[in-house]
Amino acid sequence: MQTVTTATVTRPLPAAVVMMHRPTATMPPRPTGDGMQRAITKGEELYAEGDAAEFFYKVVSGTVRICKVLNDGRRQIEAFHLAGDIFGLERGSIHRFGAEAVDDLVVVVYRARHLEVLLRNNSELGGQVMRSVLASLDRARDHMVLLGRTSARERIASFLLDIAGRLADGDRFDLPMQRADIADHLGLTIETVSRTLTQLAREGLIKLAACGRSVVLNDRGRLHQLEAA
Amino acid sequence: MQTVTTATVTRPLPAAVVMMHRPTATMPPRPTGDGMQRAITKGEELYAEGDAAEFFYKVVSGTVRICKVLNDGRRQIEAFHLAGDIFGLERGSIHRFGAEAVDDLVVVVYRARHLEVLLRNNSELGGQVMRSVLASLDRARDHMVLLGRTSARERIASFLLDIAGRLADGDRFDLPMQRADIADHLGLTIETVSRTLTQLAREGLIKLAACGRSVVLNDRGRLHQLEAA
DNA sequence: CGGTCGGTTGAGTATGCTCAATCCACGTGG
DNA sequence: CCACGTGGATTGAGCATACTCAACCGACCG
Repeated sequence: MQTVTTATVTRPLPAAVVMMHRPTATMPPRPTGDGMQRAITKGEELYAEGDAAEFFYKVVSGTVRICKVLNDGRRQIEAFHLAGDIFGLERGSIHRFGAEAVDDLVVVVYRARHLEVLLRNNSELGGQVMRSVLASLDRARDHMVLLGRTSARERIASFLLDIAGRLADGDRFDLPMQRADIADHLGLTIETVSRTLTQLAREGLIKLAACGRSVVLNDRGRLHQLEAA
Repeated sequence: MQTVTTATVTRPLPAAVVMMHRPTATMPPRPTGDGMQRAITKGEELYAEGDAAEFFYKVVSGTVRICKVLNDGRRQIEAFHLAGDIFGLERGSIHRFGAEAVDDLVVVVYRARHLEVLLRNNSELGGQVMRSVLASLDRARDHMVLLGRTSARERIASFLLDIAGRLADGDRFDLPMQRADIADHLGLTIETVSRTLTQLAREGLIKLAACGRSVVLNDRGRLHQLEAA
């Protein structure tokens, strides 16, 4: 695999590429030759906005944030991707958003130009990709409603339920990302995120532990009510 | 074509269906049998949130708004679709957002279950669909940045440039939708939309005519500067 | 032990919202 | 032809939600 560099000189170097002769067990036999695993350490950039979109990815473990930074530093995190999610597929030849590792991360890498072949072959991966694109679109639409029309409380409640649904076993889970990431995902400031979480904890809807990453949902019912529908 | 009703009894009846033995000239010969044109009058619902997603559509002329209404009446317009745009394709079997005619509208109707066939056949329409889904995703992502991280001025400037790019011939165009639609698309109130437009007009960036629908972009440069990037 | 990073909390403020009045274009009926 | 009603747009005044700026806290690490 050749280097993917295109954009600035200053951004972190691509993380080490780990060759594996077979992707994870969750992946059926692939018709094409690509599918290497790659490990990225917390905070590293997988690709930057503007990079050539040579590859797309599937999360094996860890968390990715997809983001755009405006000229004056404002940032919007379009989505977080967790184990099993596919991301990085683009319409054009460059990435319109950047992808960064929220925590330590392992992904499978696929060559983007094989996409059309995959679709035509009616391969399992091809179907997976089409479904995942439509899933991304669904998520994006719901998130637009959240960003355009809901209060801070509603956003936080919605976010907690979303993350819980994706990685909680029962009612407990650890947030993989820090407050700034949550804020930039929900269109809020870190202060508002912090205050709102504290507020929900005071009211007994959730429980927050020491460092603020561990969350217990005490009252899914009321949280769900808070969520606008 | 059989009726598409699934949801409420109260919503407007499906508009008249006009059979044509051939879609518009912009469409290459289709491998499948569907592709009827349908005319919808201003304000009518093409499908509601929750309706079975039997069909997807392509705009021939007019404007569509894709929207979700929350239980308490708050509304978010996910997108406007203009001539040439494809919309209404869903991941699941129901529409997660409703579609309504902003003005008088003509669309071509395609049967959704043919989609997989289209993709496998490597037909032109299949490619068009995949590209249009990815285009919708790009739009959705950009719109999330707008909703999450920009000011009212930036939103309005961005919106005007977007619409102009899609239907202006030169620097003049007529907004197909009313203030309430713009507000619900940009996550603002009608009052803020109105004030901001008036403000931009006062500053000479744009010119607004009589009923407020006709817009002239006097200074694309400064508008583009206003747009966050 | 000091520094840094992430998180929380407080005080004051600003942007955009709410509520309300007014305006204007247009269609309808007397 | 004009009075009237209606729907959409504009404008004003006051307010609320979330932001800004700032201090502080606690954990972790060198």
